[in-house]
Amino acid sequence: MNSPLYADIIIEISHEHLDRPFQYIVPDELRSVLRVGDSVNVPFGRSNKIISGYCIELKDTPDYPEDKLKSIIDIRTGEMCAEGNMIVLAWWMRSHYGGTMIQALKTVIPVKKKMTVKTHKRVDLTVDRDALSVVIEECEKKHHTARLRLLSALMSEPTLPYELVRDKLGVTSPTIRSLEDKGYLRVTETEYYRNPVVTDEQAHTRYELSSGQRDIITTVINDFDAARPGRYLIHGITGSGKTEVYIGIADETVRRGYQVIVLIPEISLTYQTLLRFYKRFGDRVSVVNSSMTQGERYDQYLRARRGEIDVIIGPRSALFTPFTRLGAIIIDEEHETSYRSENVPRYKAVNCAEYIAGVRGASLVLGSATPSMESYYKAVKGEYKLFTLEERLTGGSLPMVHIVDLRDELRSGNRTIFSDKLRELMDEKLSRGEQIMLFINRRGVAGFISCRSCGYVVKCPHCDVSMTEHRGGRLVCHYCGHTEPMPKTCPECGSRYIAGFRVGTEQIETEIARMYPRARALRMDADTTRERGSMEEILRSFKDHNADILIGTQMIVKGHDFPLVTLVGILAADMSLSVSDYRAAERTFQLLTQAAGRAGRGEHPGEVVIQTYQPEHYSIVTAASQDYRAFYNEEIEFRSLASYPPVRHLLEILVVSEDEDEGMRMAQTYKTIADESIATAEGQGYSIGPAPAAIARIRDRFRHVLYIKHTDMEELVRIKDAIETYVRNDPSRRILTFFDFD
DNA sequence: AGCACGCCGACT
DNA sequence: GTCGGCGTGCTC
Repeated sequence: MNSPLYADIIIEISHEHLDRPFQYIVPDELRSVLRVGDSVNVPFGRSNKIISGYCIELKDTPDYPEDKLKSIIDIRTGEMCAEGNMIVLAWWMRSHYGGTMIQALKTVIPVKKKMTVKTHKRVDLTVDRDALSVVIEECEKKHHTARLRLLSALMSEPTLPYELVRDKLGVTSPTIRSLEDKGYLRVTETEYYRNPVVTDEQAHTRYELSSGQRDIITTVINDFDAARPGRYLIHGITGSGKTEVYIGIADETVRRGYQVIVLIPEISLTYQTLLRFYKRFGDRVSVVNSSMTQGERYDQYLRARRGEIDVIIGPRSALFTPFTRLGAIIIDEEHETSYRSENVPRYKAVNCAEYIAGVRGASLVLGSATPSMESYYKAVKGEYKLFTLEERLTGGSLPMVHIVDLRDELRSGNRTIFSDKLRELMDEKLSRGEQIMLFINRRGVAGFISCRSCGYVVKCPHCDVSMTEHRGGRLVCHYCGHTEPMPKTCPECGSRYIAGFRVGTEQIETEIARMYPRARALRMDADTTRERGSMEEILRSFKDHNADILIGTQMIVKGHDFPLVTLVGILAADMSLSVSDYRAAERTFQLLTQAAGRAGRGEHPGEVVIQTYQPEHYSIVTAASQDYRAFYNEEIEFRSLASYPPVRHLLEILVVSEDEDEGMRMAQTYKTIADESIATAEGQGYSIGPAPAAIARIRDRFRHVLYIKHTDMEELVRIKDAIETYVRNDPSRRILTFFDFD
């Protein structure tokens, strides 16, 4: 008789009080089958309600009074089960990004949706052409028209989809079967996986690589061969050939028998990029698309696990592809915001990738034209190997950039949204039949109040965020609720041109129609792209030169080559600078650089007009000169002075309580725990607060925040763990605690 | 989270 | 004397 077996189960209820393993007895009949990662049904609670959960550990001694243990009911068959390393990954994610273990498990393990195995029938010719022509002649004589249609189709194309034969050629299944019995053809049924492109020939087209490109590939692969897989950052301007480098690294890694994950930002999956991967890897590459259903994603997951593919390309969730021999993780446009998860656990793909690559011994390759401060900082410190690609291989020269001071425009009497310089250039380009893109940056800046004379922005005196205009001419702070009347004149310079900045894409469109009645304009924003596929349609239409001007929000600056665009107008470059977030300058720089990069991709040189109220701001000046390094130096100085990431890491602890004093006392206790931990550790750190949160009370619960800043992220994780343990042992569970990093 | 248990008031 | 209100505490 075996010794009894026990299993630690994470219950599928997302609540922090239940976010720990519960132990169950493994019944005899499940002994040999139950594995770590399996999804099981267990009785839970006083009423023994049946709840599902995941087995995260098996052991042969109980660590809970045995008479209180219940038994596992059964294994949920057909559910996806996770390997041990996925559970370790979920554990790491939970401790770094918060949330419960079950939430972490669910992001790492794909859910299996009712899987209807899609099959694909096809008709194959089984005899050679000469034999076939004999049969065809025979059919002609006998007036077997249906057979004739099918056989002559097979003459030109030896493989045909079954549906085509049945629907388009109108051949019924008895006819097909009789031909099959005679041995002329064969009907085969295969499981198929949805791939956007089917290639029959894997032309190993080798691109001519520059020495810079080859250098990167060689370094990465040599490190990998020497069993020292490294972490790399490729800083390469648009058009410098990063994709070829990715393909080269992936190719070499695959040749060595390893698999590769390639992450791309959600929308930038361009057809050309894809095609290049297909050409190299054929059926061994798989693409996960954000519009794919869960069943389709699951297909890809299974293929990966069965070892049927070598390369997966997809958005951040592709990071959790269960490859058995992972050799490299490549992240394109590493700075993109779509690499941060919106829901719990709010993980950052780049950090997770770094962790996964470390654990699995894979190379990590990041690439960007405008690297995030975090990654570049690591590169400067030597944690990443930095490569720079400065050559523009795709042709086209850097655009000429004009900065226009909007305050001067007002002073000289121009009250429209177009500066004189921009109008002049628009006239010129339109008369030459070239295309124009107008870009308005509206992210998070709905209706703030600014002075058009001096650029002053009305901010809340308590929260330092922009005030929003409400009906009845009052200004309201969306954080603390502070209100004040709308000022008549600017408090800074006395000008009366102070008003809500409500320029949107529609206004620009109307203005364009008035100014250039004969120009064809397209508008692309959240309103016009609500329907699926309409974004691609607008972009295609613009590319086909069905319009002269494309007006849009940030979504027009990503990807896409428009060779006929010779002018890009950025109407209010500093709008994103008004957002109260320490990343505001970084975002502005990235957006401007990308937008400017849209001009002059073809033969004609491009021009860019940046309109701004803050022409001297470094994020605008450096974006205009396309000087990333200069921007980085200024910005890191600011981050360093203000102790912001990446120079220091930030842990926010939110304490929610019904009793105000009790909450404050608890926050104070946490501070003591944190301070003790900081004092005993290496490196520098300090705590700020506790203080009432920006929103001090929600639904009669008081909120206090405590900030801990530290140079070492892992130290912050340790502090968080220490506080979590304290919370767990606290008998009065009346206070909720939440953590948030950076 | 979700459910049972329990200690109070208002009712047949 | 009983029904049901929700507050309290526990779940392997």
